[in-house]
Amino acid sequence: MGGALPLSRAMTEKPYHHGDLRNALLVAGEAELTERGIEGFSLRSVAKRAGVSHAAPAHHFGDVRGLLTALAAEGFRRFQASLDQREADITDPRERAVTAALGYLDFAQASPALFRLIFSSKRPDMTDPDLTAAAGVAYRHLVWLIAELGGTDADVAALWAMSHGIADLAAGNRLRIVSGLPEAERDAMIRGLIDRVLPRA
Amino acid sequence: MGGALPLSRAMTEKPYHHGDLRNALLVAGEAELTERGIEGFSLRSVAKRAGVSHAAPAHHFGDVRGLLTALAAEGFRRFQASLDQREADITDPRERAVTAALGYLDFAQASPALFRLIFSSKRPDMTDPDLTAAAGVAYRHLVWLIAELGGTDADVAALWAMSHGIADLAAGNRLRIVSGLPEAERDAMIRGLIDRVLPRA
DNA sequence: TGTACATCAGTGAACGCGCGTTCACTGATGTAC
DNA sequence: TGTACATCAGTGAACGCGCGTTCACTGATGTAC
Repeated sequence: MGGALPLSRAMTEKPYHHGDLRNALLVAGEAELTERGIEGFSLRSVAKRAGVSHAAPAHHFGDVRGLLTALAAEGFRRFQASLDQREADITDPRERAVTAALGYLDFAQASPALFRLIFSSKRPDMTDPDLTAAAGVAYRHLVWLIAELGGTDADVAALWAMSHGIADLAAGNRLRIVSGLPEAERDAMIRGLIDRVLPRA
Repeated sequence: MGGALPLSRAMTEKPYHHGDLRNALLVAGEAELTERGIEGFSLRSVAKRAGVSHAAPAHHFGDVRGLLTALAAEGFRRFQASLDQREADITDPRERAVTAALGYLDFAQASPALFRLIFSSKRPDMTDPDLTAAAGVAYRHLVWLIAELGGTDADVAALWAMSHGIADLAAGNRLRIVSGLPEAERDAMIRGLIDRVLPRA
């Protein structure tokens, strides 16, 4: 083979304009959350992860709170997607509710930092329209699951509290009964727990 | 009345030695957690709250992690005390278990930051003997409650997850069904939820 | 198609701040004799 | 009871660091004509 061809500028140097920096910052922000937690989250570190100057994020998110708010909104959408994925193709209402709890747990285990950001942190701006909309979708889905079962407000609370308790304890690695089991057994265990709280058939 | 008597040094100036700084720092640390959250917690700020130079805490706790670890151990003891207070004088095992959940919720609502420190934060040193001992007491109490009912491991998980889910959602002010109700109705609501997860009588 | 110009999305230096930790010190207390 | 001395529990200055934000700038892109 001949010698290496001179590579074009586009292939060797990064362009002045990123092209998709907003998304790149969200990806970097999630990695930051995972590695350093909400407590250690810093805008400068996220910018470094994305390979961009530390002042660049301001053009897309304003300030650090804006970025955390956008991450939380994205977190809620991913949370809902995790439930949807589990529920796909399931038509029986009771089975749907049980399965939603498994999706809840999946999300908490796969993205514990994002889970904490959306459910426990005060740093995102909870009045942000995009964030409240994303959270609203998730909450209404939960209500709908119970409505399909002919349940009450108390049933909504029961399903939510049990699902959330399992997921939050798992996110903190506190439930040996969940984190120490192979997936099939884990799922069976969760099914049993959720079954206790659903309205009687 | 005559003129003011000259006050003794002990009454006007604070002594060089505090006398009970360790406890004072724990109290100040809790106030710091409450006001600024785990995310904003700083050793210098705690020292200022306690009216002491910022280097003083090192003599008692080593570093900031040491202080957070001591706060978490104290948090577990207070958590257990909250359960004990509710359970006092109750002898029926089923009623004890239900009541423990109310104590769990009391603690989460009264001290949400401490609640998050002990159940969700990675900052305390979870291998610290004093901390693991305090956490162990709480966990064994939970197991004992269920054992009294003749329950299984799954029953322990069910009671814990439900109690924890209610408490964590309440700590984040996410459960309208809990935070918006007068205490008596709130308690009745929680009783109903816990009753669903306990082993059948 | 070409050109002028406005707008957008980056850069990097600079700011002031609060942080954790270290250090030499000093005042107070406790103890051995 | 008195004295010497060790130990303990504070102080305050100093360190280096990473942070969020602002700012004047510049390179790239989009648009009007």
